[in-house]
Amino acid sequence: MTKPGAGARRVTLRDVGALAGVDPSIASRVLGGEMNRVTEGTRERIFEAAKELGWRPHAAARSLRKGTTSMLAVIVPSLYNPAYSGMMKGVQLAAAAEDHVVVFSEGTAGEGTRELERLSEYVDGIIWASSQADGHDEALPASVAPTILLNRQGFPGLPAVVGPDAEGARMAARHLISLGHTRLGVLTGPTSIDTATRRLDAFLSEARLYGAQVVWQASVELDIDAAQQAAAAMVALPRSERPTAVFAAALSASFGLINAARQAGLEVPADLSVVGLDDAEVAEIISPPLTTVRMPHVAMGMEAVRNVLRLIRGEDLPPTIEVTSPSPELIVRGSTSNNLDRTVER
Amino acid sequence: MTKPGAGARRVTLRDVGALAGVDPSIASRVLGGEMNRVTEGTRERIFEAAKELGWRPHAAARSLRKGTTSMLAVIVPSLYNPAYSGMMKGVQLAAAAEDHVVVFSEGTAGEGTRELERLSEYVDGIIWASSQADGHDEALPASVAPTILLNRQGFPGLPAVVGPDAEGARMAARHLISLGHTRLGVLTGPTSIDTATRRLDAFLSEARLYGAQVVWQASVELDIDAAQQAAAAMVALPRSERPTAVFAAALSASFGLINAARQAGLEVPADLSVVGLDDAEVAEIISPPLTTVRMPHVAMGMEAVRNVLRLIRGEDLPPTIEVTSPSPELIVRGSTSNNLDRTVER
DNA sequence: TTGTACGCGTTATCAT
DNA sequence: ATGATAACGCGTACAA
Repeated sequence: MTKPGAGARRVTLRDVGALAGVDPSIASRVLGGEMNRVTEGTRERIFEAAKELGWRPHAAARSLRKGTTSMLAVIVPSLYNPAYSGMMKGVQLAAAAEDHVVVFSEGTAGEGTRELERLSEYVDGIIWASSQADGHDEALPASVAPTILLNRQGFPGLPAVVGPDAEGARMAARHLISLGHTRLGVLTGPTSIDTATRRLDAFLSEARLYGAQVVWQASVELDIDAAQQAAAAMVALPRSERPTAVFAAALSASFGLINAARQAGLEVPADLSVVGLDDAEVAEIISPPLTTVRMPHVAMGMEAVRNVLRLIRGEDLPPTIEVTSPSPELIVRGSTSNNLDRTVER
Repeated sequence: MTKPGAGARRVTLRDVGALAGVDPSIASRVLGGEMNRVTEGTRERIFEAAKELGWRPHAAARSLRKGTTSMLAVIVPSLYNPAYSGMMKGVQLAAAAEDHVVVFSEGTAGEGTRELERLSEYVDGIIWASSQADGHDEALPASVAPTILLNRQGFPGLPAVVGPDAEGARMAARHLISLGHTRLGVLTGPTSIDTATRRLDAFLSEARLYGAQVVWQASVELDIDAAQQAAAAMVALPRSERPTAVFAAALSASFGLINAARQAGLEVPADLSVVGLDDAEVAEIISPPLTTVRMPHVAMGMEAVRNVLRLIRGEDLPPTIEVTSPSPELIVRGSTSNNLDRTVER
C-alpha cells in the first residue's frame, strides 16, 4: 500500500505483466477484455496482479494508440437551463451505458463553431443542442468531430435528433379547445429556430382543423423577460380582443406569460388559460402549477448519443431523426380551465 | 481545402514542419508558445503552415507526453440543480480562463469514490461538490487525482472551498428580526453536511444575540418533498406555537416550506415570512417571489478551480478556504413582511 | 538557431 | 498461447 501523493510512479502494463510473469502485450489483451487466445490461468494471474498493483488504464495513452477518446461533448445554450435537464440526463445515461464520458459546454452566442473546434481536440463526437446551431451564422470548419444536432435542425450537413414537436403542439391545441376555448393565442421561440416554427405550424393547423381562431401570436427569444414583455402587450388588450387561452411553446414563454398576466391583474387560469410545452420541476412549484405537454427529453438525449456514435463509426444517418416514443404527454396542473366566457356571458 | 469526412488524415507537426521547411520539433516549440530560440522568419512560416494545413494540437498525444490533460472534473449531486447553477458558471469561467476543459458528472449516491476513480483517468483534478463528500461513508482510494471539496468540508485530507455560510445565516436572522419577528423557525439541510450545521449554528446564535426565540427547527434532505413534509408538521401547529418567520437554509427548503404553507391555507408572507439562502432564477418566478440571501456562488466556483490547480502543482493548501467576497447579499422580494402579530393583537 | 533521438503507455500486427 | 516490435503525435534533453 503506497502512500499516494509521494513518489508514486504510475502503474503501467509493464508492471502488471512483470508481476504476472507475462509480456505487457498479453496483459493489455486480457485487461482490454479479450477472452480468447489466453489460458485461464494467465488470465487470473493478470487480473490479480492488476488489482494488487492498482492498475488503471491510462486514457491518454489509449487514445493516442486507438485514435479515439471515449469522450463525447454536448453544447447547450446555457448550462443549467431547466428546459435541458431531461435531455442532459438522457445524454449522461446513454453515454455511461456506452462507456463514454461527457464534457459539457456552454455554447455562448456567436462562438458556436469556435467551441466545436476547441472541443474536437478532446472528444470523438459532439452533440450540439445550442440555439446557435441554426446554420445562419457561419459554415462548419473542416477540423470538427462528428456532430449531431439535438432538438434543432437545419445546420447544413448535420443530422438532427428532434422531438415530436408537431404532435406536442397539437395536443396543446386540442387541450385548450376541449376546454371550450375558441379564441386562442400562441407564443413561440424565435422563428429562426425550426423547433419553434414546427410547433407554431402544427398548433395553427390543428386550431384551424377544429375551427378555433388564433387571435394573437408572437415569437420571442428564449428567455423569460422577452416573453413577459411580448405577453404584456397582449394582456393589455381589451377583453374582447384577447385570447382566452394561450399556448406557450417553451418553458420560458410559459413563465413570462404567467408573470405578465399576474402583473396585469389577470388570474390564471380564470381569466387566461396557459398551456406550456416541456416540463421541469420548476413547473410544479410555481403558482398556478403549469399545465404542460411533457416531451420525451430523456429519450431524445439518449437517441442523440446513440446516433452520434453511429456517425463516429462512419454509418450514414438520415438528415432528421424524430423521437416519437414515449409520446408527448399532457400534464394537467393548474394553469388551464374551462372557458368561462362561454358559460358566463356577461 | 480538403473534404472533411473523407480520407482526411490527421495533420501532424510533421506535416507542418515539412511545409515550413523545418524540423517538427521546431514547429512544436513555436506552436507550443516558445518565444526565444527561433528566428522571426521561421516563426512566421510555421504559423502560416499550421494555419494553412489547419493543424490542431492532438490532446491525447500531448497528454501522454506531458502527463497532464488540461481537463478538470466537477461532481455535483444532481445535474441541473439550480442551486449549483452559479457555482458551475464560476467553474466554467475560471477553467476557460486557465485553458482547461470541464467534465461534469453526477455524483450518484453511494458511488462517490467510484466516480472519483473513474474520472481520475481523464482529468488532472477534481472539484467535488457532491453531498456524498461527507467523509462518513468510505475512504479515499489511492489512485485519485488531486481533489478539492466545494461548498462542503469534512472529508478527511481534502481541502475545501466554502462560502460565507455563517454570515449569510446571520443576515437572514437579522432581516427577520428587523421585521419585528420574535418567534423564529429554521429549516436546514442534513446535519451530516457541515454546510448545513454552519448555517444553523450561526442563525441560532444570532437569534439569541438579539433576544429572539427559535421555536421550531428541523433538518431534512436536500429535496423539495422532504422539506415540504417537515414543514407540513409545523404549519399544522396552532398559531400561538408556530414561528411567524422561518429561515429556510437552502433553495429546496424554501420551496418546500412555501408549498406546505400554501397547502395549509397560510399566506406567505402575511401568515408566515420565509427567507431563503442561495438564489436562482426560479426564486424570482415563484409566488411570492422568494426573499433570500444570495451567496457568492460564482466566486466560489472560480476559487475552487484556482485552488485545485494549485493542488495539482503540488502547492500546500489550508484545509478550508472561505470565499468572503463578494459578501452575501440580502435580496428582498415578496416572501417576508413585518410581523403582523405584534401590531394587530387578536 | 536548428536538428536528432527518445519515450510517454497502450495496443495491433506479426512472429514464435 | 505467448512474445517481440512498432507506432500513435508530441515535447524535450541534448547534440550540432
